[in-house]
Amino acid sequence: MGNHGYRTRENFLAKLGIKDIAAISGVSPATVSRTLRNPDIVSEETRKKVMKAVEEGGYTPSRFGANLRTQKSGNIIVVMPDITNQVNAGIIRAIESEAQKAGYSILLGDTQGLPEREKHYANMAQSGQADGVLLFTFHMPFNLNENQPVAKQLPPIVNSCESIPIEGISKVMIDNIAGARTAVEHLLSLGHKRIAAVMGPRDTPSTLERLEGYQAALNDAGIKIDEQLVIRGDYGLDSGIGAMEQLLKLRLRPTAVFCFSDDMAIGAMSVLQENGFRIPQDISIMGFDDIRYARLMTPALTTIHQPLEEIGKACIELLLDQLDGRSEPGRYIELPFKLMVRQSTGPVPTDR
Amino acid sequence: MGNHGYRTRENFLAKLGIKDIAAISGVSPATVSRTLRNPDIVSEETRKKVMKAVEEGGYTPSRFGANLRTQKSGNIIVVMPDITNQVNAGIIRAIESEAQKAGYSILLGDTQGLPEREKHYANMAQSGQADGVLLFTFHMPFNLNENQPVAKQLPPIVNSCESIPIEGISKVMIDNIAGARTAVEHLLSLGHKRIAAVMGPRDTPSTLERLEGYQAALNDAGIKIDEQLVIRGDYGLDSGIGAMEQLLKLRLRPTAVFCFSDDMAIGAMSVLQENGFRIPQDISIMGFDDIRYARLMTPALTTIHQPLEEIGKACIELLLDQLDGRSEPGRYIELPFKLMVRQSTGPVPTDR
DNA sequence: AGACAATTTGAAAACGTTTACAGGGTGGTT
DNA sequence: AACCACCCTGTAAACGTTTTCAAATTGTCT
Repeated sequence: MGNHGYRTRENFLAKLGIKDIAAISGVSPATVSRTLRNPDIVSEETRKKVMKAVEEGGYTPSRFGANLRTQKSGNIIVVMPDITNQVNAGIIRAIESEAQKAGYSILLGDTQGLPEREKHYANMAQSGQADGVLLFTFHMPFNLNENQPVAKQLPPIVNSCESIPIEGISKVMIDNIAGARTAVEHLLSLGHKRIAAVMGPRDTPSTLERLEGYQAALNDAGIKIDEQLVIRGDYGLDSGIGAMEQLLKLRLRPTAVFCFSDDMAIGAMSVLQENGFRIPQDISIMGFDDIRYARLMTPALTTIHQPLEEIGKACIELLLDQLDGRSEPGRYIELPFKLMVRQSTGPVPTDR
Repeated sequence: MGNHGYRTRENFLAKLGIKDIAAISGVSPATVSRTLRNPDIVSEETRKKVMKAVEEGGYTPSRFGANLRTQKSGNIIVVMPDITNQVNAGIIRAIESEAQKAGYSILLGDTQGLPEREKHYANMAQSGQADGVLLFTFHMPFNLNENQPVAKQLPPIVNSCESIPIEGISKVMIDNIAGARTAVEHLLSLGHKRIAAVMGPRDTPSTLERLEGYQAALNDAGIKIDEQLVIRGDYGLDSGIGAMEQLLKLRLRPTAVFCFSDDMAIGAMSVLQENGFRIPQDISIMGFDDIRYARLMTPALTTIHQPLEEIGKACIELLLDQLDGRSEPGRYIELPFKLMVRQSTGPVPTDR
C-alpha cells in the first residue's frame, strides 16, 4: 500500500491537488479532471466516489495548471479611460455581469487617459493574461512586429465608444453624428439660432463625430458656424464649468448650449444658476449620454440617451462569439440613441 | 547543429517561448529568465545578447508558466456591490492605479448585491485566480472547512466600507457613527428639531452605524426619536425619491432631512423642487459621501466628505504589505471624514 | 462462441516558466 | 602554486492541470 508520490491524508493542512483527490477516491488524476470538467463521460459510480472526495477535501482545481495546459486565462481585459465616468461604469457593469455568466472574469484597465497605461494593458493581453480585449480608449495600444501579419499578432478585440481605425476588429457603436444632429435639430426646432457646442477631448473620434453632427445640422438650417461658440472641453464636470464661464463672457451670448456630455452640461447648469440665469427661459442646456443624474437635475436635463447596458452586452457577446469561434472578427453593431426631451431646453427667448 | 527540441527560426510565425529566445541568443532558458526578472545578476554581455533576441523576437514571457511556477497570479480581486456607485468607482480607481504601479492587476467583482456572486468571487481567490481580496460587500463570502483553522483557509483580505466581522482581517474604515453625528449636529446647530433620516439598505453595517450616530446626536440634544421620521432606503437615487415623497405626506413634516448617501439626497432634492419647496428655506437637505456631483447641485449639497482616494490607497497598501510579508493581517486604519457645509442646509424656518 | 462496437479508465506527455543546485571560470591572497 | 571566494551560467526538477492514446471492460449482434 504505497504512497504514489501523492500527499498523504495525514498532511491535511496542505492544499489538496488533483493527485490527492485521485488517490483518496482510488482513481487516476485524469478521471478526476474528467469528473469535474465533463461529468457525462464518467460512470455514475466513479462520479460519486470522486465528488465525495472533492467535497470532503474542499478541493478547487488550481487555475494555474489548467491555464497553462489549455492556454486560456478565462480573463477579459476592459481598457477604459475613466471608470469613474457614469457612462463607462454603466457599460462595464453590464459587461462584467454577462462575462461572469459565461465563466469569464474581468480585468479592469483604467488608463486615466495615459497612452503608456494603454500599452501596459495591451501587453497583458499579448502575454496571455487575458483572452480578449474590450477597448474603449482612442489609441491603438498594441505593439506590432513588422515581420508578421497584423491579424496574427492581435488578440480578439472588440472596440466601442471611441472608434479606432484597426482593420478587421469588431465594433459596437452608436451613431454619434446622427445623435448630435438630433440634439441640435431639437434646439433648432425650438427656434434657437445661436447654439454653442462644448466639445469633448480634442481629437477623440466621438468628439469629432459629434462636432460633425453639430455642424451638419446648422449647415442644413442655413446657419453659419460661429467659431466663438465652439468651446473645447474634456467631457468632465469642470470643463463644463469653464466652458460656460467662457460663453457668458461673450458679447453675443448663445441662447442654447449643446454639451457633448451630461457631466459638462451639469457643470454648465451650475454656473448659469449661480449667476442668476434661468434654465431654459434665458438659456437652454442640452446634454449627451443620459446618465442617471440627468433626470434629477432641476430643471431635468434634456439629453441624448445612450443604451449603456445594451452596449456592454453587445461588446461582450461579440467578444465571446469570437473567443468560442462562433463568429469572425470585423463585425459591426450599431445601437440606437434616443432623444430625451426634459425641462432644460425651451423656446428661444423672444426679448432679445 | 541540431535542433534542441526548440522551434527553429524559420517557424517565425509561431509565438516564441523562452527556449526559442535562449536558442537564438545562445544561452540557457534560465539565463533568459534571469535577464528579464533579475538583470543585475547576469553579465552585461549576456544581457545585451538576450535583450536583442527578446526585442527582435517580440518575446513576452507567458504568464501561465510563471504563474504556475511561482504560485502567484499577480491579480487582486475587488468585490463590490455596485461599480456604478460614485463612491465605489472612486475607490476602485485609486486601487487600480496603485496596484498597477506594484505590478498587480485588478479583477473586478461587481456582485450587484447578490450573495451567490460574492461566493463566486471568493472561490476565485481560493482557487488561486487572485492573490488577495479587497472586500467592500457586507457578507462573509468564504466557504470554511471546519476541519481546518480559519486563518489557514483565507487568502489575504482587506475589508473596507462595510465592516465584516471576521477575526484578524485588516480593515480600512471611516467612523460612520461620528460622521452621522457630525451631520446631525450641524442640523441641530441650525436650530432644527424635526430631523428625518433616510437610511441605507437594512442591516448593512454602515447603515447601522450611521443610524447610531443619528440617534446619539438627537439623544444628546434631548430630542426624542420619532420613528415616522426614520425611513428605510437603499443608498440609491430612487429610494431617495420614495423616502422624500413619504416624508412629505406626514402631518408634521421634518424641517431637515439627513440622507445616508448623496444619491438619496439628490433624489430627495428633486422631489422637493418639483413640489415647489425651497431648499433650504423650507426644508434643509444633508447628504453623505460628497460625490463629485454634490457641489454642483442647485443648491449645492451639504454633506459628509469621504476621502475616496485615500481609502483606495490605504486598502491596496495594506494588502500589498500583507502579500509581500511586510506586515501582519489584522491592522486597522481609520480615515477622517469632513463636514462640507454648502447651500442645501440653512436655519430652521421660523414661520411654523 | 466469436467478432466488434461502445463505454470507461489509466499512463504519460505537454503546457512555459522559475529556481535550487552545482560547476566552470576568473582573480586575488597566502 | 595552491587555495578560496566570487561571479556567472547551465541542468534539471517542479509547479497542477488537461488530453491523447491505448487498453480494459462491458454489451450487442451474428
